[in-house]
Amino acid sequence: MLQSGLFSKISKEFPKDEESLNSRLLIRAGFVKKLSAGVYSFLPLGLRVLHKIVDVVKEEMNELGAEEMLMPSLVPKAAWERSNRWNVDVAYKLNSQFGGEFGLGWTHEEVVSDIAKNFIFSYQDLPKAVYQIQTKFRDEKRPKSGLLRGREFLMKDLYSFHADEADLNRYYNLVIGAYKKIFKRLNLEARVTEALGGAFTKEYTHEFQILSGAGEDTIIYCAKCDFSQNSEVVKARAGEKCPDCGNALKKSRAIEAANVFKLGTKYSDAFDLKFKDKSGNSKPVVMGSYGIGPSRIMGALVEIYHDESGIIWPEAVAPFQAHLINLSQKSKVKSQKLYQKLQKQNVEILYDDRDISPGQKFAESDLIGVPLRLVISEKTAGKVEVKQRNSDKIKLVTEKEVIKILSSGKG
RNA sequence: CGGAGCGUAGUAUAGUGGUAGUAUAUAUGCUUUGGGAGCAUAAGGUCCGAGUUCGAUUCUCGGCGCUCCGACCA
Repeated sequence: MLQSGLFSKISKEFPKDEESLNSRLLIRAGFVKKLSAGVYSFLPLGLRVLHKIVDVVKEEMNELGAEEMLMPSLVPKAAWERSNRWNVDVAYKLNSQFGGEFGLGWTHEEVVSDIAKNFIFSYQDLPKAVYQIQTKFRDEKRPKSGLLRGREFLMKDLYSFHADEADLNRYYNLVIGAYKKIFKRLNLEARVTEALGGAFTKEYTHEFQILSGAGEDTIIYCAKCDFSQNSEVVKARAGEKCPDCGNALKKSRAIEAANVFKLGTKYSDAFDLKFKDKSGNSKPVVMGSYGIGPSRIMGALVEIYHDESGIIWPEAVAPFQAHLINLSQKSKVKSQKLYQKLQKQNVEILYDDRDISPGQKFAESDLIGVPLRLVISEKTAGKVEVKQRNSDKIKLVTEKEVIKILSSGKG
């Protein structure tokens, strides 16, 4: 991508009335644009990152054996009423001018249960799992913290169907494993945290919490083992001994990036979703639902990976693998050639071909936060300067070596 | 939903009851090229409505919007 062709531009000023770090950096660097409180456009640069996150999520869902599908955002009132969730605070309600009321989907247990009725009849049809990547709408009383709490946001929601609790438990643990892999790939340390189910279930659930002062949740956790509990559960307190290993428990703010719920038969009862077991008895399907928020994760990544001069994207989600910067007119042809060679190797590269001062190029490059920077100028004498975004070490290497580094680094 | 603050060019900011200023971004020209370059010229603005006033961007009221704290919530 030629930087001169980028749709967005970098602003020299931070946006006013934005205090959250992720929105300040993402808006200023041209990744997103706020339309309204909690409502964001993902600009080309930002969409690249969002897609990278989504791709990781999809790969792990597919690995689980779940199938991708897509459900509507426009959900008729009747569906919500069957589960008594029409009058929920977060529901956006709208009327058709020709009759009929709808709620914008903020979760899809209702829709998926209704669909499943058409395909699940027998124990032989179980288990099944489907997921979607979809825009969700929640009428938040107070959207805040940039991408961390929006009224419209992207979510991956997975729904599973089982013959009994035991099979649900088995799958629940598989999903936790898949989520762990996702966060590992995204370079995020997420703690599996015991929590309450809110509007979804009365049982305890698990949340994936990323330690960060920008988060809204407070968790009590153990630094030595995996123990972690949302403070809303109030079983453990900071300073007390960890029930699992005896170490002193700690308290921290955290960003809830994903959650898993054992729904049991709440929705299958409401929608009369049943199957025949081996003896011919009719039983309600046992369900689970599992969410993960790619747009929120994008915000969380910025909260965690940044410095005073900008964002530092982990390689797995960076909008580009490398940022090629040409510093002088005389080296422009050389830069252009390297850019073309790298493109032929399918390296995702952002090439700053603009005729502006070196200082501005460096400053903007730092802000965008691509992992690897390549600099060509008269001073590099035919070679290329290579520098990691998060390091000050500069290496001078040949073009061939650059191509080798970038081609081998791809997955 | 309770509380607080704020709305002035694309962005960020001054200021004023009487022709609205600066920076930056933009356009043009010249110069310049290793950490947000220089000079010149140009174009561009008071959130909406009502009230007070000879006159409101400024004061008053209402609306809309944004941010922050709290409650709530992925």
